[in-house]
Amino acid sequence: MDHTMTEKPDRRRGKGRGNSERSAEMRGELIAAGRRLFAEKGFAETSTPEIVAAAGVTRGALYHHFADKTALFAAVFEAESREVAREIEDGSNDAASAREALLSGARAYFTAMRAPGRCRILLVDGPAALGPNEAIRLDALHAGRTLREGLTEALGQGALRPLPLDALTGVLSAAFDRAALDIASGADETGFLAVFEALVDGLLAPER
Amino acid sequence: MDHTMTEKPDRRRGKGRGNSERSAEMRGELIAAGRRLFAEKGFAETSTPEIVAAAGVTRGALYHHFADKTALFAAVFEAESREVAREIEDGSNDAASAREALLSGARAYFTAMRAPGRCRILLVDGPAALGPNEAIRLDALHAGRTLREGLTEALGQGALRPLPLDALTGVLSAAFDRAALDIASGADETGFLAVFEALVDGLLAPER
DNA sequence: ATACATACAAACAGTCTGTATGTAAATAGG
DNA sequence: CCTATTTACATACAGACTGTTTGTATGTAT
Repeated sequence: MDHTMTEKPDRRRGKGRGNSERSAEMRGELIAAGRRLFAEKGFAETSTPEIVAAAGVTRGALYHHFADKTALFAAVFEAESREVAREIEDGSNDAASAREALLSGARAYFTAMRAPGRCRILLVDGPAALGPNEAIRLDALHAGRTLREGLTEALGQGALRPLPLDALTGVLSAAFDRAALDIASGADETGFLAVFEALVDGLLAPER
Repeated sequence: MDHTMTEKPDRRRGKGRGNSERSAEMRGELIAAGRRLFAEKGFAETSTPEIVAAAGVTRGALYHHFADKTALFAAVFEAESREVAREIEDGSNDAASAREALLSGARAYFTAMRAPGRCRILLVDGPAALGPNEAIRLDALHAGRTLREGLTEALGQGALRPLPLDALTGVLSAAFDRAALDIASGADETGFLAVFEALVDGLLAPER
């Protein structure tokens, strides 16, 4: 047992921890503070003084760990995308047919995207602040990956009509994004699910 | 005939024109300068000093005609959306079936969205700078209107499976937007058209 | 124990946005 | 017409923000 005064273990700034541990912790706190503010007020409307104040440090810390405000946002974006991927993989039971996989994945995605501010970060500010290509690239590493993998498999099995993977992934992803945006703003989810059922039916390989 | 020295009619600043005419001209020049710069460098990266320099005036003129930089951008956005609507209505021959109408409208849309910077203004910076709801609202007055009208009519005729109009419009619109973005960046248009053919087929009312 | 690297704070320089004020031209009223 | 008011725009200003630089304390390696 170790009575050496380690309540709130090592919250004391800069003492008793290795540097790498300390760095990781600070990065995490900056990302967390950034995420909270970006989600509430958006990227452009959030200033770096606000962020560092929320994290209890100065701008020195921010610019030590990130090249600029956009780089911090990119880290927030990627963390958020990763979290969405996690929630989808947790929440979507693996379904029998490609049709069911797509629709259950959609439901899980809509649920995940209800987290406050998530749509704003991933779908609105992300493309503008990082550029649409970079936003798509980062998303493809995490949340977008699940859709692409599902489509690749379905195409490989011949469950879907033979269509170019990139175009198909992009179009469906955008459609899901728009639905998520509306649903998170209070629109009726069932209407969108009905539309997706019809759309997915159009993609299924004709029975032979 | 009227020889009264009217070469380059009344380009002289503030002389020989009524005030309302002069205002409209200046508004138009500011919008044109803004459009060029927003298209090239994006909204956030374009400063008001740059804009007014390009228009050959000072920031006084800008802030006389527009509440703030965002209001100028909104005017640019709406003008651009109106232009897209015009090009679509010019370019898409009215087709026989709902299916053909949707697909020919899509082609016309992709062509219109190839104009340099148009995607950035309408699809990337617009939602971020104006908020997604306002961007959708402004777009629905012009470019988005054509799609909605087409879908309304097709649904009324029973050409499409009965689906909620709002969800259907939103999802298809987002899908077209994403395709336009990729196509304008050099992606293959035919692949996207193949995907949309399949999707639209899924929406058609089953033959009876 | 000394030398160097890392983590962060504090101060600085430049730019940008929006506002307030000033001025000339245009319209309105008698 | 001649004057008063409004409109259109320029100029000057205040505050805020971003990214950089410099300084300092702590950690780490030799």
